[in-house]
Amino acid sequence: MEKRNTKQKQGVMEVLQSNDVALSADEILEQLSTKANRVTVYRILERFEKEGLVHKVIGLEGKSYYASCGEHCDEHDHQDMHAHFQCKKCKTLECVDVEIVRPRISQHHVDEVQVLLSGYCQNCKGEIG
Amino acid sequence: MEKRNTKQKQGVMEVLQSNDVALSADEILEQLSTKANRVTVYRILERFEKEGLVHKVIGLEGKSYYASCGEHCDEHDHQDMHAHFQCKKCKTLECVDVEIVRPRISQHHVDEVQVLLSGYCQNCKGEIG
DNA sequence: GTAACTGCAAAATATTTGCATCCTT
DNA sequence: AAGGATGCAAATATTTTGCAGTTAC
Repeated sequence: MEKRNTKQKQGVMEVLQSNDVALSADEILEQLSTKANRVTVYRILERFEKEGLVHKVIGLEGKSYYASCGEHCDEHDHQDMHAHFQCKKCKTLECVDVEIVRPRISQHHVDEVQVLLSGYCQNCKGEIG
Repeated sequence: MEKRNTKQKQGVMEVLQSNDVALSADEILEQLSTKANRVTVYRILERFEKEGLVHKVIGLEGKSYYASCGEHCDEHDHQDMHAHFQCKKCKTLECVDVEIVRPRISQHHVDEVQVLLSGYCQNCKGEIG
């Protein structure tokens, strides 16, 4: 299971790191300078997530969005405890720096907490209606 | 835009109300006593959500799950402020009675807060590996 | 050279749309 | 009878799988 460095992987990582919002597979494809196949991008994202390099967030429409992790993540310790905000109009999904409180529930063991805030972003706020 | 009462609508509502977990369109179809078309079920759920009768929650896999609302919701005031827990193995998604704190973020106006907890439920906890 | 990786085609999954027909009011 | 609701077929959207060919190490 050794890991190899390819142009496609580099490209995807560059795109993710040069964006401050989370991106869908489509958006990543569009932004790639060296074109890659859609399937390859999906597979790269899957591996990156497994390695703790990116976070995967599910948007309100059920689509996946990806963002590069901060320094505090690796394969063994995924600290995906930050919240996300998605605009209901333009669908842009971004990380939000808020402290998440892990709720204590008795019924089950909670591994992970995803908080998705939604509303209208600055850009879309004025254009409603 | 008057609203009509049909066997299919009644059926879907009965299924939702007799379950204490949120259900996918598929699960609803399976549980319907009077069979209905898949598309019809999707349309009914869409209308129910618009009327404030059901909540729609997006699971970790990007699928939609539906649960009947409590008394505190109507068409104008959707109070979907409770959290949900989804099991990573069996995918069962249930409502959890925890108080949600609406985080204060400066950048955007937040209308809605979705909290999705995940881990392994009581049933699946023992069966891992 | 070998195994990881890529790309193409096709499949799988979830949901939506168009349209003719049905049935509630 | 009017028009909201249903059902069928087909389309759309997103993601996954199989497999042959390519490439990093």
